[in-house]
Amino acid sequence: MPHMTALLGKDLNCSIARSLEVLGEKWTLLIVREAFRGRTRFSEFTDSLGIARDILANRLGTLVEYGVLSRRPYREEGEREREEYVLTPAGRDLLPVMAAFAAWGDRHRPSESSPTVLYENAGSGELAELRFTTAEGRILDLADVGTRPGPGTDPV
Amino acid sequence: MPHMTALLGKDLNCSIARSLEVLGEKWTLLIVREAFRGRTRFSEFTDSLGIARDILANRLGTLVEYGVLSRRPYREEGEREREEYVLTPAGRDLLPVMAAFAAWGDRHRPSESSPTVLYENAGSGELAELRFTTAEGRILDLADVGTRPGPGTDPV
DNA sequence: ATCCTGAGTCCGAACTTCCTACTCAGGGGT
DNA sequence: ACCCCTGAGTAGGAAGTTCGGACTCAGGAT
Repeated sequence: MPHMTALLGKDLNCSIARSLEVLGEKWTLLIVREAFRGRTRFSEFTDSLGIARDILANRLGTLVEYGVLSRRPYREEGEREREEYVLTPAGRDLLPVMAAFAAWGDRHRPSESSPTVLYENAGSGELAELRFTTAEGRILDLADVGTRPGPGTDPV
Repeated sequence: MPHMTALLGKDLNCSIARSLEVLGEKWTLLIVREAFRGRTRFSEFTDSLGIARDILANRLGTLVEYGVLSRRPYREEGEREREEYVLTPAGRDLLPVMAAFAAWGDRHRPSESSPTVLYENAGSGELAELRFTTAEGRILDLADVGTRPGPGTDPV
């Protein structure tokens, strides 16, 4: 069972491609979304997503393997011990990915009930949004943001 | 050829799921990444990604269909007219998605050559980063950001 | 001892992706 | 006019994934 993700597009020098190696398979990001919604158990994931159990077992395995989720034993009142899956710090660092997808979907594929999730400063309850900012915190308009080659670029 | 994307997880009330319907298939986000890198032509995409031509044709078609790319005719010196694929405004709005994946990959799956792309204010060249901010522009630490149900949540 | 349940595994059918070969629309060369 | 060339596909079969249902296994409950 070598598991061997397919090395998409040979370009492992790209951090987007490296992220997609972990997160880019069907269902993976929806599993992560459910984890952010507080689901932890195998049956919670199958019930909320309708994913086949073998695929779920496989995806949970790779997410654990890559440190997005961790397995943790739990025991329910009068049940035997089982494992649940909780977001690690690396998993919680996917919040911007979730927020970016959600913002794009809200803007460009709206449904009747548009934003289902908002972000806030957990301490104060102030609303928060994912934006590009300068180092000093000035919010930039997305249209003004450009890219430039970083230090890790191949010097070809 | 009904094209019928699989309605992942029945939950179309989720903007993440709706985004993934367009963007979640294998190769799609790498094609978008290449589009941000300035590629526009069929052969540029096959050359840089190594994707099979039939899959590329299919993905470009759905990206056009959903308004992420648009087809535009071009004519090279002494060649016949062909079509190229350029990001629409909706496509350019995927920059936060790209940046979020890139940041996660840089942090959690680093390679020797870590950040290959940086973001900047296109006018001034000041560095920019994708962060959660309050309405007034105070940058929040990711660990302090939480979620709350938005107005579009099912009132169940 | 037997039943029950959550969490899997197994397996064959259905669907995707991959790879190679073919097509098609012009433009250029002769 | 005819043939060759190239970019951009399409076609078709092999290989790889996903799906859904049946099976397993480890306890605890009865």
